[in-house]
Amino acid sequence: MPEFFHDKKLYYTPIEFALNHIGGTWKMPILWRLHKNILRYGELKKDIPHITDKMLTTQLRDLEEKGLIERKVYAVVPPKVEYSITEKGLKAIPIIETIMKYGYELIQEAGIEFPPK
Amino acid sequence: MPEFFHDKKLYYTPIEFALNHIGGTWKMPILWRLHKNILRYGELKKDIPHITDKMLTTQLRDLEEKGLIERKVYAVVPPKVEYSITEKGLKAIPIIETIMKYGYELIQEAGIEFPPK
DNA sequence: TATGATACTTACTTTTAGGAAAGTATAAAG
DNA sequence: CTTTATACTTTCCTAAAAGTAAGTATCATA
Repeated sequence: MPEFFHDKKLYYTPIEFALNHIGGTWKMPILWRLHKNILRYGELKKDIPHITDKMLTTQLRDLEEKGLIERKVYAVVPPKVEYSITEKGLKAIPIIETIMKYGYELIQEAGIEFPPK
Repeated sequence: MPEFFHDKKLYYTPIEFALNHIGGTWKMPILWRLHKNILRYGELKKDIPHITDKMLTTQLRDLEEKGLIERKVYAVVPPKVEYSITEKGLKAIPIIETIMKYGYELIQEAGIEFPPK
């Protein structure tokens, strides 16, 4: 049986495992931005349309736990926290790019208007 | 605002649109098998561990509606139905391969035992 | 007359992802 | 002594995805 447990979850395929790391609505948009710049919480929030505080925080925590990003807290008031991508996170970037391009292709095929980049 | 409606659904990014086509637990496993062989319903079911009738049917219907696969019914009893991948579906294969490979990498990094291919 | 083979459908329940809205902590500035 | 700035946390709620279990149709064969 090609299946396995990890971190209290059962996976059937490597695909599932991959999507657990970079799937969902928000993880790729976050990683994509962090591979271009180190960003503060508030900057990420402004940059990613529609994301809520809850989603931003939970996804950042999740990505950190998986080792794809790093969180750096400055001991100042008001708080300052910077997020950056890790070596491990960088490995996801080509995959994200591939998926993004495929998405653009599908959008074009479907004849949908969409601002390029 | 880089967002768009399509087929009664709102998408924020091309990534979301792409994952609507090939995302979820079952679509990639199905497409992957069909790019290697034309398969009957029962063959797919045997070949994909854990998939239920409900999931197999709904995903096949969805993939057909999106134009990624084709359904061919033979007028015989008991029923015979063959599924094959389309030109459009073939365009997803390199993306699936990329994600699969990434999944394998993550599995290795995590030190998980997993049968290769 | 019952059984088997195939490809489903239907109804129901559980699980997971995502979203809305409000609240919290700290210290400086007005 | 109230407001501002920042990065959250918490509770509650909805919707979507997935799973369970049983049922259906047709005809040939035993």
